[in-house]
Amino acid sequence: MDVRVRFAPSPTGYLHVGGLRTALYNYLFARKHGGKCILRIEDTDRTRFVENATENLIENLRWAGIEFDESLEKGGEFGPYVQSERFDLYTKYGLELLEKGLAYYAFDTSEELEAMRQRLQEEGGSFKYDRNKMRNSITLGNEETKRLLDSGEKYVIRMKVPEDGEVKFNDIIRGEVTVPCKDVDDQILLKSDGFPTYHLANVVDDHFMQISHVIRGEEWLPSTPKHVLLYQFFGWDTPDFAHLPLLLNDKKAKLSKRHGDVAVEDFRAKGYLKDAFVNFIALLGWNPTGDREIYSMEELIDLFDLSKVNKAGAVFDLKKLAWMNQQYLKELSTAEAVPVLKVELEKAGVANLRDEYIGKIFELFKERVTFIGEIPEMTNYLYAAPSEFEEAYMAKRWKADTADLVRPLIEKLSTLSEFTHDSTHDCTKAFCEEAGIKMGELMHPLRLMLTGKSAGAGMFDTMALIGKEECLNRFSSFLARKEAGEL
RNA sequence: GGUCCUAUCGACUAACGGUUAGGUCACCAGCCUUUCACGCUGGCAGUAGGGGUUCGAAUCCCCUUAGGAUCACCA
Repeated sequence: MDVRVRFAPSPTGYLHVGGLRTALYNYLFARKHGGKCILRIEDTDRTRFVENATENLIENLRWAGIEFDESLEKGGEFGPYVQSERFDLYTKYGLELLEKGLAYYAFDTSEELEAMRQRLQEEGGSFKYDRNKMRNSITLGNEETKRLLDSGEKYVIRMKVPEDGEVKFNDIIRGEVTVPCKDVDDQILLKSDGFPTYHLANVVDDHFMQISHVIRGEEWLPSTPKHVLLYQFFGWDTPDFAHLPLLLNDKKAKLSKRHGDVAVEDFRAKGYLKDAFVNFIALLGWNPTGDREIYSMEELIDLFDLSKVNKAGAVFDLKKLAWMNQQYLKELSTAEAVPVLKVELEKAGVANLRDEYIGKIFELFKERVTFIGEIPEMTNYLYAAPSEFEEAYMAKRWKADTADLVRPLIEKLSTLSEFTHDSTHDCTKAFCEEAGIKMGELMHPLRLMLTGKSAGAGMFDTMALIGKEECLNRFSSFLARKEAGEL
């Protein structure tokens, strides 16, 4: 059988990380088996229309490196790939069920349904539609139904779930799932505005798009029996199902927009690297071996195995994501990093730096940060003399005799014609050997005078970056302020 | 509340009847070192509980407990 899978998001205006994981697994599964991966937009809810939502979805998916074989923009022989353009198809099959006696008209208002649920809740038990007590073609009979229809009364079409028996289906991840028919609700198939609900549209489309495997989030598991029943009603083959474990927040509840970031674009905006993010997401719910963390997309495709995906939900751990990002940041090429860092520097008000200089900054700091965006703040002393000096650092590293110790070294450094890492290093080393002191004793005072903080790149790299003239200025200014008792 | 799903270190996971239950994040210690990081080494820490089945159970079955999802004219 040809593998054909689909990612079928509704255009809500943003791509949820859980959605990205679902799209990714569909993609990996299709590529792994030489099949096709389809993008279908499920926009049957007219009340939730969001401007540019589809474009946003596609853009974020593309960012993540997920390519579709058939989609709205790419086309394909099973289109259209947007449900609102397939309207007639759903109507046709909704009506077919009606004719077969597997669906019925219902005229209940939302108030009546609300009252029904209220009643059912008081009686204890499920909230499913009470077919035999409500206003529908079953209780009303043909004549009254026809009269209501002719008079223009609003109606929906509900599926008629068998009273007895059970629905069984096999889930690749969970194994066999069985639900008694009496617990399956008479789901609305066609809404009063004529649009289909997810359930009908999804089944019809998956059938006509010849989808072989339905890979989706676990939240769909409870409604899968309805879908299976629909396939049976139509006499169609049922695709294989795979319900992915949910992505959880730190309180172990479904990751939702209420608590923190869940949109892919939020993570992009924070500066997460694409490969790191995808790598991290891929390993939420599955790991090919358990003794390795870094995988390229090609390796993920090669190793992917749907049947080994976890059953239990996975907590989305930002700390591990940060670590992952840093791993990729360390390996990022300077050429790729420079444009990004340049923008970050400009945002921080630092402009007019040469690319070569920015490249050096990146190389010196990529192992000290999680995000490129952290670099400007961390390196602020490179662009202007420090205005503040860490008090604890100064107290610890600047003693009464430090000024006298440091002056002759500064004197010596000022004679250097070249001010590079090597020349400043050699000069300082020779000075220390002559004077019989350890380099460590001078490094801290130099760092303090130059940067004002205890953390940063190597001292000689830093001096080379700042440049001779500016270094000497900072030395003398610091010493002067010390003498004047300002520091 | 009904139904369904799930249960290995704090977190992500490996072990698909036989391992001293492994790796990673986080945390702690040490090493490296001119600081901070990176890196390296080590440590802490887990099969929810109870019954079975079996020579042998984290693994299969049952019960309990706990978590989650879902029960819209949303997807």
